[in-house]
Amino acid sequence: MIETLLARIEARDPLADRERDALVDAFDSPTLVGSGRVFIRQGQRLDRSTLLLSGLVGRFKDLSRGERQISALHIPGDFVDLHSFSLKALDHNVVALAPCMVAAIPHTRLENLTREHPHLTRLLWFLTNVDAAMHREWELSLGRRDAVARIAHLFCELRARLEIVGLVDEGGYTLPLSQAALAECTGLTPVHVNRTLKQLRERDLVEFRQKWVCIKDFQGLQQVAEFDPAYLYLRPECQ
Amino acid sequence: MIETLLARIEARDPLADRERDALVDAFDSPTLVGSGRVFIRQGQRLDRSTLLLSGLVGRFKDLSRGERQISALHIPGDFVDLHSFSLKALDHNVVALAPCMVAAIPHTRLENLTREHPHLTRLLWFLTNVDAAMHREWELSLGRRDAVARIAHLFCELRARLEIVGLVDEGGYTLPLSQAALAECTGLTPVHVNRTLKQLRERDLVEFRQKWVCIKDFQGLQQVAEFDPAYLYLRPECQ
DNA sequence: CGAACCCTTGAAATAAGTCAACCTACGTGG
DNA sequence: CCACGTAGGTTGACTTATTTCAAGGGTTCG
Repeated sequence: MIETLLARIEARDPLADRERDALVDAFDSPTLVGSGRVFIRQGQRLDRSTLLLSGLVGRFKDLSRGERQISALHIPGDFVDLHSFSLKALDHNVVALAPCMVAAIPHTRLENLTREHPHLTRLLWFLTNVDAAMHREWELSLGRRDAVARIAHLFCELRARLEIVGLVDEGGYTLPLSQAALAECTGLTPVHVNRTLKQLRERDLVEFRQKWVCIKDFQGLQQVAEFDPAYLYLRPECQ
Repeated sequence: MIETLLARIEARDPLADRERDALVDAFDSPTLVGSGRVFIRQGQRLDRSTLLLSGLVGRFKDLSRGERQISALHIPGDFVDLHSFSLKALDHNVVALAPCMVAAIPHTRLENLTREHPHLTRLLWFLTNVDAAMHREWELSLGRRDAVARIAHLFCELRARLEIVGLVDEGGYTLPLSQAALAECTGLTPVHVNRTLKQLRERDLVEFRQKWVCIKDFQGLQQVAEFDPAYLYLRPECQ
């Protein structure tokens, strides 16, 4: 499943064989993280970065009242904390929202990669920049979209991201999130998420039931969300 | 004023003379950008990155109704779009919120730097990662803090950032933002920003008048905002 | 079978938005 | 030097989106 990562990188810019090999060889063997486990804690010093192979991961911060804000979701093929390579201690927590397979790459090996493979380094850097672009789109959602558009936008984003890793079937996809977790992504309360999902259902745009997102009218959904996938940098058009 | 950038980088990790020289030499000579000018447009292909020497810059996205969300503010010593080096076309606009001096570094020269100076490259990468950390904190604000805490937090963040570049006097600082622009940062309406500022004033926490932020009670303000500067990575404690 | 968790819905409360008026400061041009 | 226009700040009254509180219903799993 490291192939997913390679495919993503190479969609941007092809790798030389030696770059590809160096990257693949740098990973430790995969391990399992149980659902619900907060496997990286804010402030904790890290010496490796984690690639998600399967499952779903969330990064979150919280306030003293206990309210959580999920700042990013990660799907298979995503680095969950490539930025910990330069930050060392993270400003947020990382939780497995479903059972996850992950593979770690020690920072010492990443450092070797940066020394020997500047082109590969730029592509890893690119990945963290795409991450930041998603944060910006979420800021726009949280700051300016209403509840319906916010949730619609999230469903569109996930569809676009999951599609390129082959995890979209019949226009729908598995999303192992509770409504409470959806609320933590969108800055809403669980109750309001529930009512908003009802609206989206009644408007025949999407249904979300039993961890399955069934998109009824993708175009309509995009329109409501004002979704434009450019910020995901999935196409190599502008390298 | 490139010294500010160097100081920031070296607060994290000292540079060798040749790294410092290579970086400094890569910049073109400074130019002026007029206040209010949107000097980088979403989607536009870029071939250089911009360092802010003086003034104030905002990065924003907007929705069709014309509502803007500012996703980041930049102060002197910040790269405004170092991420354009790998993204090439940006997902957001960049506006000068005050008259600004900027210095550009062409991407071709950045590419040379990455080839010859892996350690410097990691530090530039670090800068973009700090940028992303600020986005995450803003997501937390937009998603979970109420209006008072949101504005208080922004004032705390700017104080912390401006302090290390020597732009805080007597506990206060210049902030050339209108209330409308503040609203664009915080996801609020201008009217509500106005009322919220009044509250902060009445609670003797901060005053914001005539582009001057006068912090009356920094501790109280931090408390209201739940501000913890760790996410700014200003101290080298965890390298 | 029961417990835990999650989803659903209603009614009431509240934070923030909207609309509109008025005020102030500032700069420009007559 | 005043007159005017513009942009930004302030306030009030009213509306609305979202939250809160609370209760009830459905699933799943040990």
